[in-house]
Amino acid sequence: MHTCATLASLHYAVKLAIDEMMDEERRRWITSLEVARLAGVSRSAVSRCFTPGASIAERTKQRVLNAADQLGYRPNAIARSLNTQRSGLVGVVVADVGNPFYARLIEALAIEIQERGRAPVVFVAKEAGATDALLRELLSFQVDGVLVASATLSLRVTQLYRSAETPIILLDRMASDGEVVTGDVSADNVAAAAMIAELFATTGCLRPAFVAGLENTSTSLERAAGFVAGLDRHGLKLAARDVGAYTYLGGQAAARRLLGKRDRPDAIFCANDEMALAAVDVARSEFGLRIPGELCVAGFDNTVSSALAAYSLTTVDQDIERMAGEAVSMLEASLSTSFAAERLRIPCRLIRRATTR
Amino acid sequence: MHTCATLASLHYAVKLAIDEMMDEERRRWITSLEVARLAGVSRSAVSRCFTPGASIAERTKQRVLNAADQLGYRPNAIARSLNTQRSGLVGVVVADVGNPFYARLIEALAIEIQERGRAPVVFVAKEAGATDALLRELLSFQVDGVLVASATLSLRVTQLYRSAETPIILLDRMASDGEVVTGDVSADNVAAAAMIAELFATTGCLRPAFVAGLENTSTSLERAAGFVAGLDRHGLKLAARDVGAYTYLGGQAAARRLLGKRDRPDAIFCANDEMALAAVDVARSEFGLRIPGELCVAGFDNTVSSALAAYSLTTVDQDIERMAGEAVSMLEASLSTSFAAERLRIPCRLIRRATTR
DNA sequence: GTGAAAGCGCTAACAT
DNA sequence: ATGTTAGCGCTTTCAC
Repeated sequence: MHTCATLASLHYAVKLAIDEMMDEERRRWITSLEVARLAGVSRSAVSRCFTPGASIAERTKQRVLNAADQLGYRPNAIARSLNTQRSGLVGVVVADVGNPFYARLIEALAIEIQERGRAPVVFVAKEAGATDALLRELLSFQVDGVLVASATLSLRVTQLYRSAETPIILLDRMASDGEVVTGDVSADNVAAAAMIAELFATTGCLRPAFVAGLENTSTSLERAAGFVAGLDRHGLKLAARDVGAYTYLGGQAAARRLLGKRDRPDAIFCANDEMALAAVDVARSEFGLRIPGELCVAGFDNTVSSALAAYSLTTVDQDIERMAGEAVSMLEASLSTSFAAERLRIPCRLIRRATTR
Repeated sequence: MHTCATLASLHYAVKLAIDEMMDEERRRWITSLEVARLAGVSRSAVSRCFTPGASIAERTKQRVLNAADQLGYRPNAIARSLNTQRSGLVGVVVADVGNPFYARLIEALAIEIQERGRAPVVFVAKEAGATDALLRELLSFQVDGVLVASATLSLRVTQLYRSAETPIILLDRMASDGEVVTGDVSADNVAAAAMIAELFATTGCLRPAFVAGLENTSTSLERAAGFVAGLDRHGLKLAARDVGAYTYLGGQAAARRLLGKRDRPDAIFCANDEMALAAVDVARSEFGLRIPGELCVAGFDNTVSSALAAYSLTTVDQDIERMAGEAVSMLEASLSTSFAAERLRIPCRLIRRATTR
């Protein structure tokens, strides 16, 4: 056994010498071994200097850190993760493209992850069905966990993650029954929609309508439910209902149908801002309605566009930063302790502007 | 030496047995060894099945692939990268937060990278100075290359990348002299701004003004230069100039100053849409100007907001997808062949809408 | 075409 | 507190 080690290290030394002689093709990196040599310590000592809780004398630590600095050494995170079984990578999967809300969410999540010393691997699903493949892909990159925003996941892939003991946190979408995920965090859509209902009711609206986003998405369903419940509390009922697929064009079509009715609504709550802006445009230019005089409109998300002077749309602000923070915290928690599944609702803020009374 | 090997493999076998007996703490993964056993081949054979250009018999390949499928095996990308010296990770660093253009750019880059089988690691710099630290961080994650959008890099960090032989591609910002980067791709800002100038000139504008973004950013400088050159070609000169820091508030202040002058401009070209929208708002509500009758306004970026009916802003579209595609292609090219630095300008499209004649 | 053996750069259990 | 040693899961010469 001893001979073995000697032979091995001899072989190793020879290889190193060769490497240093010829200008190698492979990318050259400063390794912990080189730092160790310069500092006159072992590789373990170097390793310990870069491992938070490791026991190392202050004196040697300084010596090693100096050497490392001098050589421009940084530990190779890939090599490290091979035996710690933790890559430091966190997957972020977002399905809904083109929606400004999700663009902001990506940014917020990325910031939150990187601030905790991890690296966000961001995958964007172009079609709804693509999520599964992306999640598999992420798994092979050994992500420590994933944050999935507003996407459909198959049972198969959740099982895959379960057996890999890799947590999945859902964002802006609750876990459906039977779906085994580590947790979910989303806006309190029900309460927020109820605030809109209350605003409509207390400012004299009598025929409120709702424009849904995508049918069967939890966000749209919750906003609908909260709106109806809120109206009910004020003795009102939904006068009309349509669907706009969360897009401007969809919202435009829905608004046309809604406003073209004999008993047209006098207030429209759209499940997001894009559709609400479309409703405002249709109401003004195609029906010549004064807003908020003849029609109140409210949206959801508080996008940049909604704040513009020409619209000044009443809407709901989701506190994306908070949501991102909580989601990443939940992920971290599930990484360390054994962690019971949790669901978090983040309260929203009503942004009352000029499209309501 | 032989004894050694035997001892080692014996030890290994024992360890495996132990692992299988006790429910291990570490995350369990299907390894190539398990697939190899099931398929009755060696680990090398399994490896070759997942390595594109490897020589392997079709018959064994099928057998291995079957076994892999049965066990749900996926090669561990981390382990692979340890000896291929390629992680498959591509860094994306974006400095400008809150700017809708960069949000779209992140998405486009992420899509482009993931479609080529790599994984985008997205870092967002909150402050301008943070870029350096993020780039260092990325390097320790062994990224194969980085795409940097609109950020300042220190010389030190570019040297670091150079010695690590990791390519840096700049996006939407040219490399300044002395800066050693692998390449850059950005919009043809000069030509685009000249198109706006021509539009103004040929529709009877006589006193054109320019609102810069951030001073000293190449995008703003190029747009200014192209605009002035374009005007010059039509015998016009810049009537006024201001700065708006690429933000709505900045654009608002600039517009107020510009329109408050005795000889107010009759056309304003803003270096981005946010400032242009602010200019439209100020012109309409604070100065009661008719657009485009009394004032023409043009922006840059073709953001979602610019297309809204209430603004219908004339602007320039940057073809973000194309830029992202070219940038990633350039990165791939520099990864394979020895590659000479390159700079690419992507042509823009004029989007003529209702804020110009 | 296939297997054996030697690492990629690092960490961690163990011994000192 | 530090060094020695044995891998993490994979790829890759090198024999056969």
